[in-house]
Parts: sequence; structure tokens; C-alpha cells
Amino acid sequence: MDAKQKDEFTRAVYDLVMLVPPGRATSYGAIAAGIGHANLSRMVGRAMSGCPEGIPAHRVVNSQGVLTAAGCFSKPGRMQALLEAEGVEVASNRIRNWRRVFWDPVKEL
DNA sequence: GGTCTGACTAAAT
DNA sequence: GATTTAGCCAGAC
Repeated sequence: MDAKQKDEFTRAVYDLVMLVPPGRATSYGAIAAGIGHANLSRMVGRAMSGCPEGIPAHRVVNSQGVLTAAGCFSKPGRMQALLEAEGVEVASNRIRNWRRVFWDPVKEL
């Protein structure tokens, strides 16, 4: 059940990320906790490494609100532009008012 | 099978 | 806010 569980985990991550409302963002740890794997925060990033079209990866940042997923986009700074377009204030690859923008799937969902 | 690295987190300093 | 320490799991070598 190795490959199957991995697929389930990955699918759950994508599904949760797509549920993130516009103008908001969540963290890898929050997603991991939302799917029942609070300690697999790193695996969330590993699963998101695919970054398939349709997944708003720019809404997924680390616990500090830092845009660690910038490498997923064609050019650096693209992620910040997308977030700003949704009303999220970003500075130096870091989300301002992170506490206000943060979306917790466990609490909100 | 062992070791290193990494889109991570939380706590302590 | 920045840095360090320890814990976590999967993939590459």
C-alpha cells in the first residue's frame, strides 16, 4: 500500500489547496494537519513539487508566510504578483499581515 | 542499508 | 525579526 497511500496523500494535498479561497493563503503544516498528517509538512512540499496546472500553489507558503514555492513558476517574482493580484500584500517574498491572510483548513473547513 | 538533502515546523536564544 | 536545534519523512546517491 505504499504507492497507493502516497497517491492518496498527494491527491488530498491538491484537493485542499484548491479549496483555499482567493485573497488568502495557507501553510504546508496546516495542509498536512488538515489531511491527518500534521508531522508530514515536508511531504506536502514534496507532493506539491509537481505543481500541476489548476493548483494555486502561490497560495501555499511556509509557516512564516514566506513564498518558498516561487521556483514552481516560470520566473521569480511571479508568485508574488499573483498574490498581490488577489489582494495579498507581499514584500521580499514574504506575505505581510500573514496572520490575517492565513487560512487554516482544520479551523475554517 | 547508510547518509545527505529538502517547497517544513516549533521552540528556544 | 533572524538564527539555531531538534524532529519529521521521502527521494537521490
